[in-house]
Amino acid sequence: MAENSSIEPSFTCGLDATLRIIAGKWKPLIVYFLSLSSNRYGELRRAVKGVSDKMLIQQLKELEADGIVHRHDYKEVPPRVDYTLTPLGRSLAGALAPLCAWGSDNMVEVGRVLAEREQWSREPADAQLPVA
Amino acid sequence: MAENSSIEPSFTCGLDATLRIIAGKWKPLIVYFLSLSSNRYGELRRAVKGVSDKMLIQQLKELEADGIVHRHDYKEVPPRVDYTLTPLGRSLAGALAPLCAWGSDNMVEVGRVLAEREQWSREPADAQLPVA
DNA sequence: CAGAATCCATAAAGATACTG
DNA sequence: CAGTATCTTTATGGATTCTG
Repeated sequence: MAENSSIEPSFTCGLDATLRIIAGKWKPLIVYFLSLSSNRYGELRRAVKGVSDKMLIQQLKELEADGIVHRHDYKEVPPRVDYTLTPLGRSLAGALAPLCAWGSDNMVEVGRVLAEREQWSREPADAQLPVA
Repeated sequence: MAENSSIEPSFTCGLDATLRIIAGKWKPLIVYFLSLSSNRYGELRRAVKGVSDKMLIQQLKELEADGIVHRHDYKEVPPRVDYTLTPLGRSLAGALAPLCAWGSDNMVEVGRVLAEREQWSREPADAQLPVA
């Protein structure tokens, strides 16, 4: 493999570039919730259901480094920090909106296929057929 | 935790539902390329740069099970199989389009931040500061 | 409140070799 | 051509404990 001397990632397409920024389980959700309202850390954590401190902080830091979110520390005690989208982040949130709408429009169908997935992942894979 | 008796996944929002379908490194790209043209397996593999057979097949199967893509096997020899989007898949591809556009519009900026990321991930993390 | 640090289990992804 | 199968590595995520 020698070394990858291509400094620029050279994306195959726009979508490829976008995915480098928001791929992952939490980032799209974080950006989306921040587009609804700037949020203090704790609120954001409650909004993004199921996320842990570790993941939320980690993803927020990456988004901050990537110029998507801005972190403001009020340096008060008890601590108060809030996160807002940068202009770049807001434009990204806009691009995310159709995905939200798609999910809403097709939620029933999505729910169905996911339920089926969980079924056969719950099956022992050798479900002994009942005597025939 | 007892057992999770909630059969329906109960999404927190539309975006959450969407992500259950296309989360991952490859699925958005697969759906996108299939929206440009239906593709034979080999062509798709070349289009989605860097994907392995294992991943491509795996993701295609899931997308098929989720009603996003349709697989047509011509049962010829040598084998010929092509993949197309279902109507649901086409609507999803439409929702993905703004993300493509965002990536294209901001490709330079995205390239910059990614290059920076790779820099400090290349650094030994204990770059001995030069004697002060 | 807003994190940081550590440990651990699992899932996603990659490499390689093989097949009808 | 269009996959399978197996193995290894890496990334993701969760639980817990700790701190200013």
